[in-house]
Amino acid sequence: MSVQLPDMPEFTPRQNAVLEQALKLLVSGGEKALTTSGLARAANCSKESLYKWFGDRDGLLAAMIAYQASKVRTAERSGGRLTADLLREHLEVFGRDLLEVLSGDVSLALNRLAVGQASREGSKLGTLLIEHGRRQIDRRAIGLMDAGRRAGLLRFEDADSAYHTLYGLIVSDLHVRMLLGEPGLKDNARQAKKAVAAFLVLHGLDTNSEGGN
Amino acid sequence: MSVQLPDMPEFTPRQNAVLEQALKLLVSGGEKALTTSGLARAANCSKESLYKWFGDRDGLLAAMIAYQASKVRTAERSGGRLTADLLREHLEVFGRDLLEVLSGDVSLALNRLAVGQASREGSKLGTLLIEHGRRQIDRRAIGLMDAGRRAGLLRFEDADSAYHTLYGLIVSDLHVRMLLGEPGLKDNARQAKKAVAAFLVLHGLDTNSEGGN
DNA sequence: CCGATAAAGTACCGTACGGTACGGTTCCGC
DNA sequence: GCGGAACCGTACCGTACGGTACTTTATCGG
Repeated sequence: MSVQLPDMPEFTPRQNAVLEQALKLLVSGGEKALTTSGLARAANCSKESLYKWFGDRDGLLAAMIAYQASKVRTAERSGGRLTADLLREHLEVFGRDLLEVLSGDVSLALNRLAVGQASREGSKLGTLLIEHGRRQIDRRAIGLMDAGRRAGLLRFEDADSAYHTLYGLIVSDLHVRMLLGEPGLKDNARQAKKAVAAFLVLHGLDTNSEGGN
Repeated sequence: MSVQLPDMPEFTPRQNAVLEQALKLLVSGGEKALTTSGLARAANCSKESLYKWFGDRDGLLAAMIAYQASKVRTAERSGGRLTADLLREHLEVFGRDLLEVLSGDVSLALNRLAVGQASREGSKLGTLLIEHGRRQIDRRAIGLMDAGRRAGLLRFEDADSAYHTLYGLIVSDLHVRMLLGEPGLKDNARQAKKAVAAFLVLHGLDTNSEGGN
């Protein structure tokens, strides 16, 4: 037996192209539009190949999540000295990136898919999404937290708890509203700025340059 | 044409019983378990009646949301003088109630249903859920905000914005995680306490009795 | 040049669902 | 007692999907 090695890109280029088309179908019309026949037709492949590659429909869905996660790479910026303004800037960039990711149509489609599957027992899709899709951005935020504390710019007891506070301030109920189909999206930059300002009031050490809009 | 009057309970008792059974099916097995045949069998009614009462399947889903919303009644506590400790207490109760509602199995099932339907055009289910399900609790929170400001205990420019901050602090990503099927739920009371403490740091006027765990 | 492997395309099968139609039963107004 | 309305139970229909089998085509090692 051969386990998936990290250098083995999990799928062949052909399979990646099929998964890309699957994501396109999912984004365009939701889960109902993602049928095996439709995907085979759209991707110019045979249903038999789909079942040979991914096992069954659930395997295809899991492969789509893994494929999408493999595409996302966070910048993981981590330069030298960290000043208060630099930390604020990094936090705001993080907030904008987070909102951008969450409001992306592929992300929304995959989250809707996983939420829809969450009722069935043994879904694993939700866990997969949380693990693959969030770990990257979570690690980036936790890194930012720790760097801020090490530089004497942030104070908190638990980095994870502080991160959840930041997350809540940034996202609030926007994610669920978007998942429910609400189109009107507030300005990401403005929302991130506000959230970071509040976060720094809670967990920052200096109070200068406060009250930005 | 006859509009729905508030005293007209929207549905007959028999229909309410059927909707109750429909919610039960939805909670137990997700959307896939909610078939017209299955509901007719479980509720001892005929499919023909279902279609006569609710039009089609979407009408049934909308009726389920309306029915569930009609059951939820927030206490809308609003006594006399408001002190700092009383405001904090009310806010914490609100936070606990909010988390309790969001983590309820019926709420989760309906939200999953609406999210799953959100991809299809003309869903209206998501809007319905937000309107019917959230308006009550939102109004209660906004009322609390305004009362706090009128009593000189809170400061903010926009009550809606302040409420969203409170919401984010309380809920963070818990709602989405639960929608995705994550079972482990933190302690509601502890989470509410923490969130309210942070909220009062941001928008409260006095800083005494701070730092409770 | 040849055998083999992979994959496309198509046809097929079983099932299950949404929606409709029909016969039988209960209940209510008259 | 009677006619009709509401409703239950069941059978039925068309469709569409997940999954499988088969035929044909292409690619590639020897």
